[in-house]
Amino acid sequence: MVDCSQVLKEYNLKVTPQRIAIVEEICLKGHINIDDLFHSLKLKFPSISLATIYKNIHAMLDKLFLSEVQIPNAKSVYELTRELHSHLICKKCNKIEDIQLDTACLVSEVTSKSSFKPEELSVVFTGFCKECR
Amino acid sequence: MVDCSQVLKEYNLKVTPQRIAIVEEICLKGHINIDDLFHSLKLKFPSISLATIYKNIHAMLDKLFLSEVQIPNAKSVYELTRELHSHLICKKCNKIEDIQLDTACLVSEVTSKSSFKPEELSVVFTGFCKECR
DNA sequence: CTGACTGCAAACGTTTTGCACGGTA
DNA sequence: TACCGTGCAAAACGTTTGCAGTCAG
Repeated sequence: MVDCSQVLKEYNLKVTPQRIAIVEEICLKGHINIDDLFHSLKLKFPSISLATIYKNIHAMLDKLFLSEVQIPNAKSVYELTRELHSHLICKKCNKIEDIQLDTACLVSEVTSKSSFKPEELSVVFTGFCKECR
Repeated sequence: MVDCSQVLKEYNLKVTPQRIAIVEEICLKGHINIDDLFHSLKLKFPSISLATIYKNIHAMLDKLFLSEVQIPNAKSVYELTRELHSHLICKKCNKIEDIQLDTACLVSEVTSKSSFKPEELSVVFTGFCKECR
């Protein structure tokens, strides 16, 4: 398990109980949207404000500590920033899986076919997971 | 040039001047967001309502006649549905280019590495276009 | 002790809805 | 003519902001 307060310090974010809980929840769930995060944290901090969630998520995005994942037809989810990976989203149960794919070939294809200089890449599959297929 | 009213008919959408203009504008621009579409159409139909734009975009998405493209840190854009392709988004000038990439290898990698059954795929690169790099 | 964080309430921008009118088929 | 589409206004959302009080460093 990640030491959440340590991680916050490394990213120059003041350590507060709310922030620790946010990081813990994201670690636990892997990916979470604002609403689910808010409702989970309400259990531990009944008076927590949605504004606090938004402000902290943005602070963590700004520090590149979190990444946003855009989901077709649903709210964005947030995850800890880590090695480039792709997402598999189930259209039935909405579960999000991570998968490591070889995207180097895509990058070189872009470079050879166009004059575009790629920096970031998002690869999202929608379909059906093992349980729902 | 596409015959816009013919295309609307094929998708079982009643042909109205506003709808023709929406399709024409999307053909012309390739990709457009709601706001830009609204402002373009205002020139031709000064009394057009944003509600009309939203209702029609949704009608066309429902018929799978349009596709939505999610853009990191910006509003979604809409394009005519066509063959699977990827998007290159310039972080400086915000231009969106289409590119045909070989994504079959990604699909087979997903299939072999997981039990997920992929159906749709979104591949979006952000970086710098020829002019801005 | 100081500046940053929290929670509240209000403001904001975007999208959706209901309704009366008008236009398409 | 019957139904669907349009435009308007209001409502509903999701997100952001300002502020006063509180807490971390």
